[in-house]
Amino acid sequence: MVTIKQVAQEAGVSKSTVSRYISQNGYVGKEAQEKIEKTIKKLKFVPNLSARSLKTKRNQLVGLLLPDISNPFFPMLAKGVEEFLQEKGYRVMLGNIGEDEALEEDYLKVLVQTNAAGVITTHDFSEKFPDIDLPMVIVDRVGHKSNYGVFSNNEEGGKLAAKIVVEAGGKNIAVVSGPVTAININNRFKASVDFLETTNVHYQKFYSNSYNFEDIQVEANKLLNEFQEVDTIIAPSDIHGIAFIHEILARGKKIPEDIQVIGYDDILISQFVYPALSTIHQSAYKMGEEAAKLIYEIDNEQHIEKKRIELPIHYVERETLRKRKEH
Amino acid sequence: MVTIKQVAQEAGVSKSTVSRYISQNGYVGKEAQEKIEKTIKKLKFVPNLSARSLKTKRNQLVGLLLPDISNPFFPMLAKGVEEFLQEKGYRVMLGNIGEDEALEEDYLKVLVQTNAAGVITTHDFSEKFPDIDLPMVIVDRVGHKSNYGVFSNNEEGGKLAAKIVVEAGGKNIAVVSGPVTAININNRFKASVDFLETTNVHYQKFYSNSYNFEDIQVEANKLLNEFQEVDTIIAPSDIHGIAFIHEILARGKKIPEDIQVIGYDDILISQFVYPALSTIHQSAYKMGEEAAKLIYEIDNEQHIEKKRIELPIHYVERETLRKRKEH
DNA sequence: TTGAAAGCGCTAACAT
DNA sequence: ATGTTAGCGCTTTCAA
Repeated sequence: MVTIKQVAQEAGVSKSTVSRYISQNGYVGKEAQEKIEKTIKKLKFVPNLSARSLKTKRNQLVGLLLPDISNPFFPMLAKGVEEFLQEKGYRVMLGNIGEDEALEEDYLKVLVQTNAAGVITTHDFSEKFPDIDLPMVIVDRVGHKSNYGVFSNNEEGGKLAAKIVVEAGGKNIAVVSGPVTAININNRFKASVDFLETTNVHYQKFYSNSYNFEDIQVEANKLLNEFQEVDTIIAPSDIHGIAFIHEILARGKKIPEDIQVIGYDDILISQFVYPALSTIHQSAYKMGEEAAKLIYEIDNEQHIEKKRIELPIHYVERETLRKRKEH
Repeated sequence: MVTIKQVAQEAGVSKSTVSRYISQNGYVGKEAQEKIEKTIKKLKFVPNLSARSLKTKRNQLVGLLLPDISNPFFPMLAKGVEEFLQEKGYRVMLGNIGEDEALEEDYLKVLVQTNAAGVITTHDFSEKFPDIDLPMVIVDRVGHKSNYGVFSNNEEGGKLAAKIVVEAGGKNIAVVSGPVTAININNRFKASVDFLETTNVHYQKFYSNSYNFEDIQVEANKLLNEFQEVDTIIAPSDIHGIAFIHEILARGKKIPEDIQVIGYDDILISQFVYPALSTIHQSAYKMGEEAAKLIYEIDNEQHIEKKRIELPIHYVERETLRKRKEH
């Protein structure tokens, strides 16, 4: 391993000068610069980050703690985080923690052990682990108490889904809520229901507790059996939407003629399926990007305009909703 | 920040004893153990990993370099890597490097800078960056020259796809190859073609250069126009398979009655779509897990039975292929 | 503009 | 079974 000392000797300068050069911090003369640059290349020197971090108590590393990386929403979020931070010279440590709090604590510990710049997570741990001192930004599932957060406008999204579906002529609507751990899903569910209350359209509430296909399949069949007249389904996520499509078509019904479906998220695959899923778009990528930006700004003590960032949502028309009347 | 020194003082022992205790390396008496344990809890001490890594020149960190985390195959692989390593007390650093070699080099540098235990990647960099000294295991896209690798039996998979499709009565088969950068996809494409050559079934080759929906859509329409009699499509991936389903159904054809489709990968969503995609299963999770295990074994100088691990594939019957004749 | 020196928090050889 | 000591590779005052 080549060290700063060897570079210094070879270049005929002191360690400090080399240090100033590589961390671009302090004066270093033109001549020295050139010599150092040359020998760094020659010796293929790369500074040891552990040593640097030990000394400076900083580390350009941020943790990304996700409930389930195999849920298509989160890889896109991860991509947003990674691409922003990579650009700034930071790295991301990935933790797939499910709902396991012990695991979460392990990861948080490691992050403080390494002087990480911060953590991006879907779960606010500040009450559970108040001793952990680490800049934190919550993404997606942001409650009212969280200081830093990035989330999309779930109230607006839930309302919009209901509104659009009514405009498309839904008369017997099933509103489906997702797993209860996710506050964002509950918020939009409530917003949909609230909107429906202001109309004279008939609706029924249903609950899903899983992202697993077999589970959703069972739930979907229950819904379809219990609510025979259903002509519209508001799904809590695109995954659910796609599974509902499957069950509806399997029963020989037509989409959107017999039953229309609206999803939520606009994951990549939604455009691929048939019929392509009409859905409320929220940008997981942007969410990750904004969260990463916040961490970056905190770490560099920059002025932060907004600690809680609400992202817009919009409707994406595809093939699972009937045409809306103009108005 | 609480240090080992403070713990030592508070517990009335020396730094070394505390060090021995926390790294479970060397003797420490029963009494001392108890005192140390107590004060660690009391002071909420967590050892500084930068300092440890600086001293030991080791770091329980492994890099995971992926071409595109938003492609559903890779999150599952990442999950396999993460869950195995997390269990062993290692962490994973995620890099989404696309096909960008400069970015790849940056990540590799950081990994050596931090004394990482190794790197799991889809791209063998040993020829491009021969100076980088880092245990490496290649996943998925494993060439003949790579030392450590985990991959599935693409030849068998390609052959199996073709065989099954013929058994299901395919008479006019379109074999589609995926993006050329992926050696695995090319291998199974070739295997499919080779098998088809041994039959007297008519087939045509097609090429896809993208995982993007609009692109595949264009390619699919070209295929469907150029090869009017097509009754079977062998897709290079499930993503492609799902997109093909979309285009076929959009043309008012029936699946599998008019045209049958077989995918490759068995990504999560394939069971959700309608009709559910029949496909060749390969386990991205297992692939990640085995790769992580290899890195772990290398890092701990354990005996390694097989440096190149070939994973089995199997056919998953769902709804996009016609029933095969018994035989 | 540069160098000397101290020290970050930890481990490990050695001595006791 | 435990303590002393040196030092990992870097940064950062401080003095020159």
